[in-house]
Amino acid sequence: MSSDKKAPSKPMDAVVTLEQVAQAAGVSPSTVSRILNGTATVSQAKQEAVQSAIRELGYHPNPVARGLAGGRTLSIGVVTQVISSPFYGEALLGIERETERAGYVPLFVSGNWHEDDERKALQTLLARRVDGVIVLAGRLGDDELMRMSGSVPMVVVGRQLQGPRLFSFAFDSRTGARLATEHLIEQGHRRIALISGDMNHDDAVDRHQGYVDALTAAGIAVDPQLILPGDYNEASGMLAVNRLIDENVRFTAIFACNDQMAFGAALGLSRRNLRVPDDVSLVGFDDVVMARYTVPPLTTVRQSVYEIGTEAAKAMLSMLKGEMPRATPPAPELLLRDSTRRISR
Amino acid sequence: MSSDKKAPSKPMDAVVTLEQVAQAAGVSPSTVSRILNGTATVSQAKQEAVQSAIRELGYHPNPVARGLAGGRTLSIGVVTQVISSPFYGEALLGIERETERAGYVPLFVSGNWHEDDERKALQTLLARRVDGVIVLAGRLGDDELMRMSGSVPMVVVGRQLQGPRLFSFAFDSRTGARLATEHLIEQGHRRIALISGDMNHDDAVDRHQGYVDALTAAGIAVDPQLILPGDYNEASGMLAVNRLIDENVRFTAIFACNDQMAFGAALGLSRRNLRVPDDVSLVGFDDVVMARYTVPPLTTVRQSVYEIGTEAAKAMLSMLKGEMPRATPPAPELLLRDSTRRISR
DNA sequence: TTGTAGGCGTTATCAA
DNA sequence: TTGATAACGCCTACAA
Repeated sequence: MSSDKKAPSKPMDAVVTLEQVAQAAGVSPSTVSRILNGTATVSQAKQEAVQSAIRELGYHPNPVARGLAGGRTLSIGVVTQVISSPFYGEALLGIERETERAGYVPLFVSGNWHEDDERKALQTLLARRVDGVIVLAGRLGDDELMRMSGSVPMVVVGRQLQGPRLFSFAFDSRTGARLATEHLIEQGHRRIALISGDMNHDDAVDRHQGYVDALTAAGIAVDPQLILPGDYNEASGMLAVNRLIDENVRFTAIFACNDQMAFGAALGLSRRNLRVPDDVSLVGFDDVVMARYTVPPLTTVRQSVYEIGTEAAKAMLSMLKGEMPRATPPAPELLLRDSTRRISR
Repeated sequence: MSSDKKAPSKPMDAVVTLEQVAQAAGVSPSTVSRILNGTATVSQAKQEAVQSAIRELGYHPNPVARGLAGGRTLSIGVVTQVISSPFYGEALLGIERETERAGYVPLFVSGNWHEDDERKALQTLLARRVDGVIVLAGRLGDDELMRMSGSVPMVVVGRQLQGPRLFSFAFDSRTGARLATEHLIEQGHRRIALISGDMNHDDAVDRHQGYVDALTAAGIAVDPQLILPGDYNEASGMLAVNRLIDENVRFTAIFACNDQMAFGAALGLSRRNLRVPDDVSLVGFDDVVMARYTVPPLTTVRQSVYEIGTEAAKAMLSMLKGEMPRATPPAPELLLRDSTRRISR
């Protein structure tokens, strides 16, 4: 194994307390605490004595005790929907990376797209005395969130809310959707189907609106027949395609409001012997990792969910420092890959 | 916009404490505690008085204080690799669901495929005084894990370890890989390429072995040229295919040691104008959600990562109850979809 | 600059 | 069955 010279006591897990450190260094516990937290200036000599005592004893402060005494748990609650989704997974990764750098630990709890679960999630987080809460989308009412922000600082992603201890920001979904639709229009498409997201979410509404914006600007009438409901999952994308074909709706392109539905749509098309992009052009939204690896790779709107995660975490961290949070959500960007092509008719 | 520098966050809502409940109910704090934990029998009258006080005051026990006093934090640490991977995501979901039912909260920390990070992850978990730790694969040495299990109960997934407070179980990767390879052989394939996983992991070694098992049993020589290194990510699957083709290695089928590499391989093949399954048959491993939605849907070995997660959680929960843990990892199962076909030459 | 003492919300140990 | 009374490990006035 590793070779240590002086074998500085490898206390694998002897639970060393602050008090023991104090004794070893010949100072009082408060002095150790002060050094640990930089709460006050301490003489150079004691500084060193304590530091070396800490090192030799392998002392690690106990966050639980800290939480009790100081009121801070150094943990941040995160209400997500499904921890396993490619979309939320990226966001959580961003949050984890960012919070870790500041010594915080994120607590992930899933809302399962269900209002009650979300409420429960929020409550377990509050019970755990997290220092702050980040809410990713979700179905909880705005007013309810506002109210909860009275008891804990909050960052809400994907909404527009204001409050003294509540900060929110949203990705510009509307512009993103407009870009996607415009691209299809530029390629000559006129019959562009929309597979929309779960309309309980603001972003789904925004994406729908962006689609309408683009069509309207191009002087193309919005045909309700071309607008299919979806729920952001793969299966709904496939279903939408089936319905489109079964009902004999004419279309040459599809804009799916997220990548997962686009994947489902691609499979649905293939099952009906329609090729992407030769027969139908397809655009997604989000740019999850898999979008680069489908056959053909998917043209999509990059949302940098990872970055959204880091932005949310940064905002929370600055709230916790008592600063005004700010966030610069990444600008939407269309990534041209191989799932679209100029119409040839 | 910088503003008030020092406005430290403080929950401003009335936090109800156990003591307040005691007062309201006209009993001592200990009695309330006993009722809460069922530590001892309490008279019916006081039972009710306390219960109603709890309800009326909206009291929720403080897990932080509980952790300090009782030594239990009702939290379980989970060392994963990347929280955002489709694979680990499923496992975490299973763990979350299962632990939640028992009132525990999982703490997810990523190891990032890096031994040092993993060690650090484990340490933050220990510092947080989690009641137990679940380790998903990882690179930490067996001995190190054994040692740590001295200070906290552990469940290790994907290894074979034994210890008084250490329980481990592994999915039968070898059989799974054998099934996949046998299937290709039955379809008439003889030149079957293997894209292996990160050989630092036991399961990668096992899958390699299962491949060899099947070939050997069928009297087919193992050709080193057909064995390509991979790292379980999409890109390495694509790279492997490129290399195979660039080096003019003849092959009619590919067994990728996980789905993600299979996806990469599929894209690589398509870029070289080879069709799946017409020109090349392809099999993956894991059955991540996306495997059902690729074009064509991927034949793969189902591993039910979700179930592995729940099994791990159950094992941990029973350890915490002082019982002997047991786990029945799901049996490997080949899922036939559309990415393979009988060779026609 | 440093130490003392009290408290954070619960659980656990004693008596009663 | 109950209720004081210590811990638990740390932070923070308040003193010195």
